[in-house]
Amino acid sequence: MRKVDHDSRREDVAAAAASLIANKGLEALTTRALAKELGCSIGVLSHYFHSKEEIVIAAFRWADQRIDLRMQEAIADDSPNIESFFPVIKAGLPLDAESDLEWRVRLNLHTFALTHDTSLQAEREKNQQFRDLMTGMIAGLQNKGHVTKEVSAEDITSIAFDLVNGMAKNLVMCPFDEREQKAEYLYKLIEMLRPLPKP
Amino acid sequence: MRKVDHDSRREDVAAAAASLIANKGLEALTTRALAKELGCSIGVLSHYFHSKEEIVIAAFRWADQRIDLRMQEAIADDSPNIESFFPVIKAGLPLDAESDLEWRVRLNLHTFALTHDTSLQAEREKNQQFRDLMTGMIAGLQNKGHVTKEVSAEDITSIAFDLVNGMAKNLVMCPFDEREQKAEYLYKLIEMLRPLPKP
Amino acid sequence: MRKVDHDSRREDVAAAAASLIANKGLEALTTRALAKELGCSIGVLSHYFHSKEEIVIAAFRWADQRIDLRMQEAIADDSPNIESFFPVIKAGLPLDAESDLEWRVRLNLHTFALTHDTSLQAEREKNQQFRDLMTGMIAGLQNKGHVTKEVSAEDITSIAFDLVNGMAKNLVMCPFDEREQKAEYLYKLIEMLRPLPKP
Amino acid sequence: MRKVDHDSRREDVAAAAASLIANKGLEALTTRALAKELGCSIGVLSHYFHSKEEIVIAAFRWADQRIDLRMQEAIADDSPNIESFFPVIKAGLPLDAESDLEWRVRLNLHTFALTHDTSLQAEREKNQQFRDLMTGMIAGLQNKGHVTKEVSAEDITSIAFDLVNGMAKNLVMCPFDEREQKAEYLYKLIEMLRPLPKP
DNA sequence: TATGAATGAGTTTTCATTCAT
DNA sequence: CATGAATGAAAACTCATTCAT
Repeated sequence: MRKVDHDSRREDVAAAAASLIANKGLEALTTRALAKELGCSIGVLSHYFHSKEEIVIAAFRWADQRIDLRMQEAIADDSPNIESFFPVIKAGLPLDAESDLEWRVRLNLHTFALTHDTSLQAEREKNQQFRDLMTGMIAGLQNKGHVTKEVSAEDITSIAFDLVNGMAKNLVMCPFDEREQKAEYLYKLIEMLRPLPKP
Repeated sequence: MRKVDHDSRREDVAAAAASLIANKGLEALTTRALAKELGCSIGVLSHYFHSKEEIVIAAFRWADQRIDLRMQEAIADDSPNIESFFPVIKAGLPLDAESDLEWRVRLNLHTFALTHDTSLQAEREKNQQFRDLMTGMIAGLQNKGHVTKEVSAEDITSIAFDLVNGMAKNLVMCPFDEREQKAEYLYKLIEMLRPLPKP
Repeated sequence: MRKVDHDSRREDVAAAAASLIANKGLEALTTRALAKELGCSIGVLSHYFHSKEEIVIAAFRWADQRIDLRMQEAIADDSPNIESFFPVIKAGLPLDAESDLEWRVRLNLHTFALTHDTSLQAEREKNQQFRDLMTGMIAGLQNKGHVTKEVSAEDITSIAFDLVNGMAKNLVMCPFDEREQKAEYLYKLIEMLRPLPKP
Repeated sequence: MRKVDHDSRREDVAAAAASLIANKGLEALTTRALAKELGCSIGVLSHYFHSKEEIVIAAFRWADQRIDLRMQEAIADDSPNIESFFPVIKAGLPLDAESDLEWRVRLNLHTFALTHDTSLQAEREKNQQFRDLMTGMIAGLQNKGHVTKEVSAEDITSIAFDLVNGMAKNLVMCPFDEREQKAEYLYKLIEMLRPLPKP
């Protein structure tokens, strides 16, 4: 048989699909366009996916996981403090071309999920896991005195979560050269989480 | 007279289209489905709109404007203070069935705009207008001592803007009975805008 | 609206489909070929049928009912006797071009039903009704002394039923000019049903 | 040696194809499904057959010959009489699972032949041979006084031939436990072939 | 021989749009 | 104005066949 890595080929397809979704929109993701983007025949697609919907889902997962991975890699494992947040959050925002593409796909996923129950369920579960993780981290920081206890860990999580989603949506609509600056206030907000100096 | 009828008919179509978008997704908005939703023949649509894209845009505008209108109506014209924010923000969030539908459409619009330049431009201009308006209002409140000056009016606007967008996206994914509670932290955040009592 | 009789249009489609099935086989019944046969565009088909399978079923029913109708019309209502059988059976056999087409479709249906439960069920029910009807008729003739009681009405029905099916299959494989002759023995067989003259 | 392997492999393919045709229908016989049924890769098929049509024909022949073989084996070579018919006819009907499968394939073949001239020709020739053989046998029995001369050998052959085809089609549509009983009348019919006792 | 990835023509199906009534 | 039948381009999907490994 010809040597091909099935999983890696699937990922190629997913990445190409994600690229189309990001640049032309979900409705432009046709099997023809995708085959062209991949430089192969349309028949190839059915080797790796049973239907177009499967491809769409794979593209969504591909982009979603890359954003998450990017953030995980930015997490400093040892002795986290307020400063640790900055790189993680930067990693989670669409500040360069690569993450811009991924966020465009993720935003499509959010809309898609609104009317696709399975995706909606998956989305909600993923969010909940993420929130639990983050709440735990913040509570840890609070206990170590790195973060103010004036706001509950849950509320900080909620703020961060919604803010990142809202800002990401906002950023992908802006030219790249305005994004860093637009994201700046977020860092100021983080600063406000420092505990007040004890009198 | 005839003009009124014509416009009101166009709005009916837009509303029906919005309903379909919200409940079934943009890809489920077909001319047949729309005619069925409206209880009329497909031929009618071409009397009021030249193409399907026009209908989509009209649905987007319809929903968008209703959210904005809802917020404007909640604005207390005279002597605004921190408390004035609460009803406005509530009015701007998808907390009931009606606003839920509108937000679902708006979220579709956001995704749509990512790959449709005209809509993107319109979206950005609208946002800018809204931000300018809000920044002005907050600066006024700051001058009157109702809002802390520790954070700039621009930053408060940015926070509010992104937060509402992120939260709205979040809320439409939740059951209605969890929404009020999920939105609660926003009100706490507003409380933090109060100026510190002078020592 | 354009004046069209929906049901009659459906029948046109079914008839055209039946013609294709009879002449080219079920696998040659494509939407393209059918549209061509009908002299219309492929889109028309979806106005009258939701799927190709529906069309296939309609074609089967069309042919099936025409054979049955042909037989019913040949039934002499009043005072039936042995002679009454001849025209009915002739009407039920593929002896001319029209009934040949219908039988070809019916034979396709029989094969189709083997692996399509719904059709199989329908086929069996129809057969049972037909058998019950025929058994009743024969019993009546037996009581009136027109038909021998040496063979039970049920057995005569079974013989007739299987014989007609087998013979029809046989006849459609023959040139038309051989068919009448091939069917002749059936009439002889019917003669044997006459009761023996009482000694 | 190698030739044997080759032929046996071809038969495996034909048998697997026949199984698919019988259980899922001719349209379900795809190269992929066949490879799966065989437990091998699709590439194998092209080693043993040049095209799918060849495989279909082979499957038809496989089933057809097995029915014929089954009947031949049931023929009592020496001193045949009326009783000799019973086991032959039973062997020729789809009364158990094995012959059921073969008859399902044969019925597919009959339909297939309607629109495939080569198969039709083959079918007709085979039938004619069979009829000639049977007519000869019956004439022999008539001469020996085992079978009535009231009906010509040709007519008896025709009756038997059509009856078996019709009944087979009938039986494969019934549950197995009803088949023996449904076939019973055939044996009664054979009894009627006995010559009348001379007065 | 055996494999199964790749091809691409062909099929069903969907759908915005047009237009005769 | 309203209707919905008709159109046909374009979509997703199927599948026999080929061929590099």
